[in-house]
Amino acid sequence: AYSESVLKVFVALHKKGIIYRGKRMINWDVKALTALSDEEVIRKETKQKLYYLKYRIVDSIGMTDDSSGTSVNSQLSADNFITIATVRPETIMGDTAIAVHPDDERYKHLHGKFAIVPLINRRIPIITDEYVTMDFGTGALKVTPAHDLNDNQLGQKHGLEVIDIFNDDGTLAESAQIYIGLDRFDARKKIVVELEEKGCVLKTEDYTSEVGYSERTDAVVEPRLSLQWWVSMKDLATPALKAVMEEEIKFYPPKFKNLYRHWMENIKDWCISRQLWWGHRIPAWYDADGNVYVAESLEKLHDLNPEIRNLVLSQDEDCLDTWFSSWLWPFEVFKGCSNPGNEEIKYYYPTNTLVTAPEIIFFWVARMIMAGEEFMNDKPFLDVYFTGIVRDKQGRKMSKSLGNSPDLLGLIDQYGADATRFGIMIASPAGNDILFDETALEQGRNFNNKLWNALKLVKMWEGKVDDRLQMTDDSKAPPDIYQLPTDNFAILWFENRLNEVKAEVDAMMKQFRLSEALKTIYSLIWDDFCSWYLEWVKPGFEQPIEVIVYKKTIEFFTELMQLLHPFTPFITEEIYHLLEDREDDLCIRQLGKVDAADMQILEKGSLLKNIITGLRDIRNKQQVKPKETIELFIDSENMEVYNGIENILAKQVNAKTISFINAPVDNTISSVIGKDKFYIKTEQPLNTANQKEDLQKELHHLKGFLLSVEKKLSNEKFVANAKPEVLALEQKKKEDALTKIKVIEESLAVL
RNA sequence: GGGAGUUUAGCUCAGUUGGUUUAGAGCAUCUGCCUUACAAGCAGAGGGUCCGCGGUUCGAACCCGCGAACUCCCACCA
Repeated sequence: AYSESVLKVFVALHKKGIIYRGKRMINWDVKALTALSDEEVIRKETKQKLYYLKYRIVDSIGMTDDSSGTSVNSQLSADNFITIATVRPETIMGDTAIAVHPDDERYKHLHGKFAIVPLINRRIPIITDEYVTMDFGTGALKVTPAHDLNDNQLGQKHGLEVIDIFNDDGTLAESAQIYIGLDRFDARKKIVVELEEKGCVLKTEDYTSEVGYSERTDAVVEPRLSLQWWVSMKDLATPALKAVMEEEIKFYPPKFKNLYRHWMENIKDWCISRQLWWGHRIPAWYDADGNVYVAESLEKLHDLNPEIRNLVLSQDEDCLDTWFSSWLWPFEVFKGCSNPGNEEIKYYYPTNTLVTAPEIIFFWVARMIMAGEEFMNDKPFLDVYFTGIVRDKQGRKMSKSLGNSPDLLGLIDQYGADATRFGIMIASPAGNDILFDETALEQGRNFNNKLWNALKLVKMWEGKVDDRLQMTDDSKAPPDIYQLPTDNFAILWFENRLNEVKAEVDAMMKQFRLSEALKTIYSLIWDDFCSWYLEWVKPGFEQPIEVIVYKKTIEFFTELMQLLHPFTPFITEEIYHLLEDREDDLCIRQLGKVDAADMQILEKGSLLKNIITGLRDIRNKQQVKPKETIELFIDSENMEVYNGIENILAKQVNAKTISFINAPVDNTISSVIGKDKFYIKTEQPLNTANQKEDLQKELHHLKGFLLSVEKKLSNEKFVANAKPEVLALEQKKKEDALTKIKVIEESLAVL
C-alpha cells in the first residue's frame, strides 16, 4: 500500500508538471552497458599523463590572428595559441569552449576571442569563469560538457553546445568525426600521436588523480549525459520554508533554522531517478518511438489510453531515490495518502515530534515538510529534535571501520543498564555531539549506589515509626510547623524545593534540554534530598521517627523516582516498589500542574544551609572536635527568621543550646552570616590567633568588594541609566558590606 | 570552493534582552577523614588572558569589525 502511494504521488506530481525529464550526468559502465549509482563507483588513485595541448587562436571573424594566414599545419608563434592541460585528449572533439579565470592577467587579451580545436578544426569560444583555478596546469581549461560533470555545469551556465562523442560501449561515435568506432583508450593513443606530429603537444607530465572504476566490471567509468526524472523544487520549497521560519514547526536546537533557510532559498531541483535495481521502479513506459507514458501501472495506462493497447511498451529501468518514498512517511504510515481522511490520519496528523540526526535535515526533514504541505496542506510535525552524533574521547565519529564503538553489553555488565543510560544522557548537551566517556557511566553507577543507600536508610526507619502523632485525614492545610515538636521545617522546605525543581525540569524537557534536566534532578536528589533533607529529618541513634516525617519522606522519595524514571528506568521502578507495596508500575508521564514554590520558605532554607556550612567551617578552622558540643548565641535584628529551624540547626552543628541575645556576650564574634552575628562557646578555649586571621582576611575581601561597588555607584552615567532594581540592588550590596565591615571591625578591636 | 556552527577551569558544558557574577556547575585532581544509609562515601582546597586584536558603552563572556583554530553539511579540482 505504501508502494502504491509512492507511485500515486509520482503520477500526481507529473500531472502537475512538477516532475519532469531532464538531462543529468550519470556514471556509465561501458562494459556492462548500464548506469551506475555513485556507491557502485570505486575511486582509485591512478597514474596518468597530463597533456599540454595548444589550441590556435582566431578572432571573432574566424581568421587567424597571424596576418600571414598560415594553415594549422604551419609553425605557430608564441602569441597565437593558448595551451590547456588535459588527461583526456580523446575528448577534444567534444570541446565546445575554453575557459580561463576572469582575473588571470595572462589571458586578458583573449577574452571574447575564439580558439580552434586541433584535428577537427572546429571554432570554439574562450569564456571566463571564476570556477577555473589559475594555478593548476596552465590556468586554461577545455570545456567538454558531454563528458565531465563540472564542464557540464559550466556549459549550462554559459549556454554551450553539448557534443557527445561516444557510443554506449565507449567507442567513438560519428559525432567525433575522426577515429569513429575506435575504443576510447585506443583513440587516446592515436590522437596523441597525431597531435604530436602536428606540433600541438607542448609537453606531457606524469600525473596521479582519482579515477572512478566500476564495481561490477572494473571498467573506467565514463561520465555521460542521460535523461533522468526530476522534481521541480521551487514551489514546494516556499510553504516549507515559511513553516519553519514562522515557527509553525520548531527546530531544537534552533541554530538549524539558519542552515535550513539557506538551503531552501537556494534550492536545486531534485533528481529522483537512481540506477539501482532495488526500490520503487519509476512508473513510466516508453514505446518504440520514445514516447513517454506515466501511470501507476500498465493496466491503468491502458484504461486511460485504450489506443495504446497494441503498442510494445517497456518500463523505465531506473528506480526512485529512497527519499522519494521516505518523504511521505509522516502521513502515509497513517494511510493519509492512500486513504485520505481516515480516522487515524485525522487523529495523529500533524504528529508531535520528529527525532532525527542533523545530517539528514535536507534529505529527509525538509522534504517531509514539503510533502506534508503539498499533499496534506499541513505541517507533518510540530517539533524537530536533532540529536548529536556519538563520538569517542578523541572526537572521532564512532564507526565500524574505526572499531571505536564501545561494547555496550560489556558496559552494561560493568556499570549496569541504568548507569549506562545515565552516562550517555548526561553527556548529551542539547544540540551538540555526544562525547562518549566512561567516567560518566561511573558517575551513573555511583549515583545509583547513592539512591540505593538512601533507600537503605529510609527502610531502617520502618520499624521505628512513632505513631503517637497520627496524621489527620483532613490535613489539607500545611501542618503548623512551629507547634509540632519535630523538625517539620525540613518537610515544608523540601516540598517547596521539589516544586521549584519540577517547574525547572518541566521547562527544560519542553525545550529538549535533556542533559540539563538530568543534571538538575541529579543535584536535587544528591544534594537537596540526601545531603540536606535526610540529614535534617534523620532521627538520632536508636531514636524513633515520627509518622508524619516517615510518610512524607516516602512520598518525596516516590516523587523523585517518578522524576528520574525516564532516565534510569530500572532502579527507579525497583525502589518504587520497595518503598511501599503497590499494584501499579511507574510510567513516563508528563508532570501535572505543579504548585508554585513559596519563595520565603526556600530563602529560609538557604539561610539555614548557609548558617550550617558557616558554623561547620568555624568548627573546622577552630579545630573543635566533631563530637564536642557547643553553645551557640545568635544576635539578630530579625529573630523570627529562626523560628522553626533552631532544632535542625542545633542538631546539625552539634549545639547543646541555642540562645538569642541582643547584645554581645563576653565571647568574641565567630561569624557574620547575612547581617546576623554568631558566637560559639566551646569546652576548650577557641584559638584566637586563627580567628583573628580569618576575620582580617574577610575584612580585606569585603573592603575590596565595597570599593568596586562604590566606584560603580559614583559613576554618574551608571546612576542615570541603570534600571531602578539594579540600582537598589547595588545600594543594598553596599549597605550590607558596610554593616559587615563594622561588625567585624568591632570584634577585631575586642581581640 | 560554497554554507552553517563552535571556541568559557585538565574534561564536558551552563551563563536567559549588556549591570543579582571581583566568572558558575558536574566530572577529574589534591588534602584530611573507615563519623552509627553511603570510602561507589563525607568534609575542605586549588584551578580561568571567557580564542586573539580592535571598536561601541559609564560598564562587554555577551553587541560590532578584522583575524585564528576546530567541527559538520554540500560541491569537488581539469
